[in-house]
Amino acid sequence: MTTRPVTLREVAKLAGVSIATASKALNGQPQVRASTRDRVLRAAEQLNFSPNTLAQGLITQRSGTVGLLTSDLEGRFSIPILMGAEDAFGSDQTSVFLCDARGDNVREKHHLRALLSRRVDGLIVVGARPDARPSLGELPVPVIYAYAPSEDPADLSLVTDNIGGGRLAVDHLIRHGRRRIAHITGDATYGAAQDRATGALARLAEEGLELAGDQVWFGNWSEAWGRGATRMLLQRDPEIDAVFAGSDEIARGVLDVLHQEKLDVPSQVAVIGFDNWNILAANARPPLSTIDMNLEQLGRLAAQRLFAAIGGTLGSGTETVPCRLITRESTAPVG
Amino acid sequence: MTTRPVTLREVAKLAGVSIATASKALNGQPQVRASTRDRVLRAAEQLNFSPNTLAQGLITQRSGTVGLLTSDLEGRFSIPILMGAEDAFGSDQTSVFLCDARGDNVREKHHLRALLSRRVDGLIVVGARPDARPSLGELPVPVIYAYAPSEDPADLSLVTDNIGGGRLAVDHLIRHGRRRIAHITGDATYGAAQDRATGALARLAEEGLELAGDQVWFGNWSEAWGRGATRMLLQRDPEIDAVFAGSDEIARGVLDVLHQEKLDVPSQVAVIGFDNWNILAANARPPLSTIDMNLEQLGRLAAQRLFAAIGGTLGSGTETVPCRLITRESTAPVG
DNA sequence: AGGCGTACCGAAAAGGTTTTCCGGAACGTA
DNA sequence: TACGTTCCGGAAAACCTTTTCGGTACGCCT
Repeated sequence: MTTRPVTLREVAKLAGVSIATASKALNGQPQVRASTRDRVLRAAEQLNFSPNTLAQGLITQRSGTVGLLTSDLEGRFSIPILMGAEDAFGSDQTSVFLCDARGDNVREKHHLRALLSRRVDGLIVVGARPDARPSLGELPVPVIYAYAPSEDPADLSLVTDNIGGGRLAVDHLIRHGRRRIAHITGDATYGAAQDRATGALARLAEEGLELAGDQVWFGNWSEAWGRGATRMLLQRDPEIDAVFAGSDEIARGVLDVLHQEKLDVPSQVAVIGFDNWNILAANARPPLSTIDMNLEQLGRLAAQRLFAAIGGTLGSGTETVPCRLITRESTAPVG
Repeated sequence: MTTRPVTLREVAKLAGVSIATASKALNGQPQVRASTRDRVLRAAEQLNFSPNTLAQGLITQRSGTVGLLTSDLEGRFSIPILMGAEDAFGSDQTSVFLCDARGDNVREKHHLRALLSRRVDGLIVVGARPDARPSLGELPVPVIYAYAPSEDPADLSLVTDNIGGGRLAVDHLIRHGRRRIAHITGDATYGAAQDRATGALARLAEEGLELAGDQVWFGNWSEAWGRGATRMLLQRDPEIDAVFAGSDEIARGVLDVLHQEKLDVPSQVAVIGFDNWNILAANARPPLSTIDMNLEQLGRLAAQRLFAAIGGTLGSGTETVPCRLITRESTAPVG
């Protein structure tokens, strides 16, 4: 418990060699005889030696750590990204410092300072909402902005292709023979809401279709809004045969009201959501088709880009990650 | 970008003092004249100096880091705990390494080794489900088990008071005049399911009440089970006036079927959930009363205990954190 | 026998900081 | 003037590892 960790010096002594050779033996350097290497390895094993990473970092000028600076840990977006990143780095070489700024600028600065003090090799910044956020500016380590892009085009950002996602959703509905497609979505001030709508409208236009319900129903990202909007929508246009919801939460509200109105899903009305938030989508009645933003992949990609940037040089601009269609039972071919 | 960080040596040179005095000045040591300290501080400011934490850790034998070893990052339980811990440590002194073992034992060992190599000052282990898990055994740093207790009573574990939670839920229903209370819950192999049922039954017994529906309805933690169980329950006993659901997911299923059966919530049947999983509970129709496990507080507590243990000595045994009632509209006094 | 190349190992510096201990200056006192 | 105090500042060791460079031993060639 209170015993100090064993050092290389002790391993060396037990193996009867110098510290230098012990180090070389353990790191697979060639200038050491096989028999000697064996002795060292056995000694290390016996003492359960594990090298002090701090000391290693001090001399190699590489700490083997990265900072993950998120703004909403409770949010459902940071987590998959975080997992993807953690996954890509692996525990072998790199460990991840997790910092949640809680959307507070001061706290973010604080965390940033702490991370730089710890000499992280790089930084991934995950925004809370998919709109551009202020750049951290010039830093001594490479930075990747994930989910929320940086305002500064000189930074490297990785974001979801929301336009493509909207297009994908509508395309799916069209392929299943739906013609009267409505779109209920969240807060109009979110770029994501705008982009998804843009993609949806573009795909409709290609097919020569109009949006059902006369408009895009912007509101907020809640189930309650999904319910309210659906009621208004049905009043305006009872003939719809599909709804594209801007989030799975909204889709749940849509489903709820459709049930109340005795409209069967999917035979009469198809519903597709967005986010593939499993707990909502998979447990819906019927299980909800939806668009997955591939956030883990985004996280993995961020880690890979960062890894490549460490030592090398970082790109710039915004890279988008495509969405993926998840087909469940809430959408089906007509007839 | 590629410029190496400034060191204490450079600060000292700029201030015209030795490295030793620079260090003392920055750390508030008394043996330095105020004017000298000022010079150093200004120099540090000017160079934007931030001390190399690796070097500090090397000499002080304290890295200022802790490891957070979780088994299900995607799960909803680790996250609040993680937030609480992150919160309690603050960014000032301590940073958190996040490691997700994905429920894999080998990966856990791997991560553990890496963390020890980084000379973390302590460890918090967050289990995936609230049943006892294997101990990590004797380690050179203090370890706290959160959410899932360690099998070894010599370890210190912090868990939710599920019995108290079950009691709390039923107590709330009773106080609101409900008499025919049923309990639908998840997987019977989960200690949490057993404990919540135990607490619920105990409170009923105190009141001289029987459980409605003849049994505790164990199944799994899904919305679908909530629906299925409710149908069976209504067939068995149509006269119930309250349902205590073992999770918010299940509660959502219960609500769904009650709506189908034209039973009004809460006037005819009250429903209370468990977890206070906001997205499910707050957006339900009507918003769901539920039991909150105070997981952030559990996380904060874990951090505090760990903090106290670092340097000092760690306690042992299992400490429980009480639950908290969240009242929304799905429960209301009868009449 | 002398010279040379190869294979192996160790001494020592380096990385950036903290901390102990000591020396010098300034000052007051006898 | 001699001496004791107090106050500041610096030299150097320590933390643990990696890496460079030099040295030894040995076999081989001429």
